Amino acid sequence: MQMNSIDVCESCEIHKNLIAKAMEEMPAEETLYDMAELFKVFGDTTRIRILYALFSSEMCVCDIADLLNMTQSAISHQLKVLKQARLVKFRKEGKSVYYSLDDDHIKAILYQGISHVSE
Amino acid sequence: MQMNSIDVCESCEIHKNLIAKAMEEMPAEETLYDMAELFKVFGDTTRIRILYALFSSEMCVCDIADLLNMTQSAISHQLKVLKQARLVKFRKEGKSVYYSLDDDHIKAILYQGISHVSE
DNA sequence: TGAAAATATGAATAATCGTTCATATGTTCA
DNA sequence: TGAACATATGAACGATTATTCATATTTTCA
Repeated sequence: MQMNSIDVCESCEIHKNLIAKAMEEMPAEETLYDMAELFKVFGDTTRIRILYALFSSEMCVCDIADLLNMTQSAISHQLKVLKQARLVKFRKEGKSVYYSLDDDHIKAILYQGISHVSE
Repeated sequence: MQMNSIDVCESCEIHKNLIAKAMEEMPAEETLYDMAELFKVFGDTTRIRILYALFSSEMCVCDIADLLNMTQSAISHQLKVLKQARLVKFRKEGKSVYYSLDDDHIKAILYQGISHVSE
């Protein structure tokens, strides 16, 4: 049988009220999109490592590049992603740009992640 | 100047102790990988919607497909991803397979996400 | 047993993503 | 001003990924 989104199985007929209830609690499309975008940012080891690097203190771009043993360009690209997601903020001082975590919220999300994987 | 991971800028020389401290607190490579894999799973609207669908109660595959207005195949593929990440569990009953959230940990992670995006 | 139902899966395709390379921008200092 | 430093950025490439389509698997029931 070719199951698609128009035809509905017998179980679905039975569970229609259940589906209706779940539909009500579903967040708005925009919220879902924003959430996915946020988690996508956490879904890369380089970006997670950058965030961990900034746990203890702010760092300039080349500090991070040195710490993670990666090119300045790669780090700069990822910092842009983190900046757009409002996960890091920055201040300029002379030639350097110092990045830091935007708020403690980020730590909370990372801790949730680490506690899930370490079981 | 061509900045790479071997040459180090002057700031890095100055901040060497800072880098050393950050290096100590960096989680193990495997942990970082697992965390990225976990967040990657949350980084897709379809999967987030599936998880929300399962908030209120367990559902069979065609319930979810109907609710999200997507093909059974697409949902099945994503359920596999969620299963591998241990975010959902399932029980078989007759022809149907009922999926549910694996633990309340998942809700906590989603709530963190939703509270970050809604500011 | 055989057909229909519910789900799973493999291959293919289009889209997205992370890094690299080259280069541009902005700042300091002699 | 000009050279060196620190960072940012655009294009390109390979790798990964979500969905679709076709089909396989498993279960029920007549």
